[in-house]
Amino acid sequence: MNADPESKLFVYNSLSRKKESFEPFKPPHVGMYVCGPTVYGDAHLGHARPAITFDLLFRYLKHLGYKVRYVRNITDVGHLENDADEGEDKIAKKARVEELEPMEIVQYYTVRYHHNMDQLNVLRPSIEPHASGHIIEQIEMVKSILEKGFAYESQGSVYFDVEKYSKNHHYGVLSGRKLDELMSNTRELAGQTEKRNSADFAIWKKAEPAHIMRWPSPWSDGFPGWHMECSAMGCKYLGDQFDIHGGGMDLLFPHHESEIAQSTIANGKSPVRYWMHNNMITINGQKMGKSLGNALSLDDFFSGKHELLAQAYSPMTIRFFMLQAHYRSTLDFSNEALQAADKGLKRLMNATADAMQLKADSQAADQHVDAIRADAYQAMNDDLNSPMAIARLFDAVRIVNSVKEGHSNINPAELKLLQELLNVFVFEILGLQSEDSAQDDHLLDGLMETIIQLRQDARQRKDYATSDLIRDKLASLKIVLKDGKEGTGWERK
RNA sequence: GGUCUCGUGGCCGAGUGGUUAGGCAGCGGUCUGCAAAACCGUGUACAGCGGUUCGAAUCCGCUCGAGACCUCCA
Repeated sequence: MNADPESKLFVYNSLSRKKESFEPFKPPHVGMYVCGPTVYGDAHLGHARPAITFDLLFRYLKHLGYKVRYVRNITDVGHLENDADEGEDKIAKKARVEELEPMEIVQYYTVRYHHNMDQLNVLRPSIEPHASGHIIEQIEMVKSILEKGFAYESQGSVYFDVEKYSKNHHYGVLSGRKLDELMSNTRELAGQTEKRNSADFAIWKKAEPAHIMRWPSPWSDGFPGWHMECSAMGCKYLGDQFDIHGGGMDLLFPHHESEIAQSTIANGKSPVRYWMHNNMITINGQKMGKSLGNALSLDDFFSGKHELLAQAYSPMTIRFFMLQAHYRSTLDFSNEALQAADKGLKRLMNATADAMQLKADSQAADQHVDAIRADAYQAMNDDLNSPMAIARLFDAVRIVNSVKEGHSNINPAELKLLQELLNVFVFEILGLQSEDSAQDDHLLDGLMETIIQLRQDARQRKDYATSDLIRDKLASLKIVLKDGKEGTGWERK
């Protein structure tokens, strides 16, 4: 199935603050880099949003026929921690507390992150580089910036000279900031004295004695500045200039702004053509934060074991819920909203399965499936408007159900188009998958078949006491019987 | 305080100058022994105040409210 040739992909570029026609540097190849997790704790909702947003983009680009190299980093080297008494490597701190090797922590949470992403049906990136595995590249980049005169060493650390950079470049292109405002608005923080200017940022940081994770460098035993890893690894795997760089809006400044500055000096050109940023998530209208007690992990949602949650929400419910909002809008989580998404998802998935069973009628009138299809593609091409595309899929759902119920007919060509539309969008582009817990359990299937048959017999004898007893007992095991025209089905609640 | 974003019907959430978003809930109906499930039908909303316009949820201004960022946290 090919996309509507009439419409073309447009994406919102944070750099221009406009939707732009997507034109890769070297079609059909697309290079895409997305800021990945810091693996010092379990993945929470905030990790799911960019993962799902850029998974959608990855899937859609591939669907359009592009050959995509998708790089998403694992951040596992040291930076200072905000709420620590004195600066201390996040991973090192946790390691001391738990008496584990830092890389053991990294490994542990990386595996758990992967598991959560698999649950959400987020495709693995093409390359998933670790910052700790690219210390040499980062040091080389620091050297290059020093040689070009845009950084200076101070007490074993190396800082990027923002003021000098600003003479010929615009530090603030991405975030819309002005240097003089940055100078005057910066808070007073410890350690500022090493810097010539408060707007300067570290590209190499000398490690305090307490730091476990440290590497030798020409300047000190230490670790690279936060922004270095993305610049170095993006360049290594995607080149001096690549097509798309993604991440959360919270990373716009200073992280991505600084990446642009570093890479521009080191490589002589602005690194990225399209900067794309997903918006943030709120819970019950409130921002997510550890101090607010609402930083729910993905496992919390999947298990339902958190006081804010009325029930468990499956990975696909979370995924579908996120796709029902545009990626550049804030998204508010609440039990009510998630339950609504859960039901809507079931309706979509059921209809997608039912569509395969429909029978065509060559006499049937036009159902305008091609218009629905074109609108769905147009929505995706308009900066990945998945909520609009999903709305159109529900139009298709209405047709499926109406044919299924015998209220209308569909001709063979349209039925084929309808089946393709639902299959391609639901599974391939949106990345939804069936979560029917009954699948692949032959013993349970057999048992249920027997029980349902016994109840059916009782109902035919009008022995409703027995049939209702069976229904109630199963309900207490969280198994719901669904009586339909063509027999009784069941599902786990 | 500075920069920026947002405020849509009971809930979530698209739309961004003139035509139905969609989902969930509610209501009505079909089906059912009853119920559940499923399915069908159904709502004309756009923070407030002013302005521009033949016409504004959509543009402009102000007010109120919410959020993001403002560097050595990633």
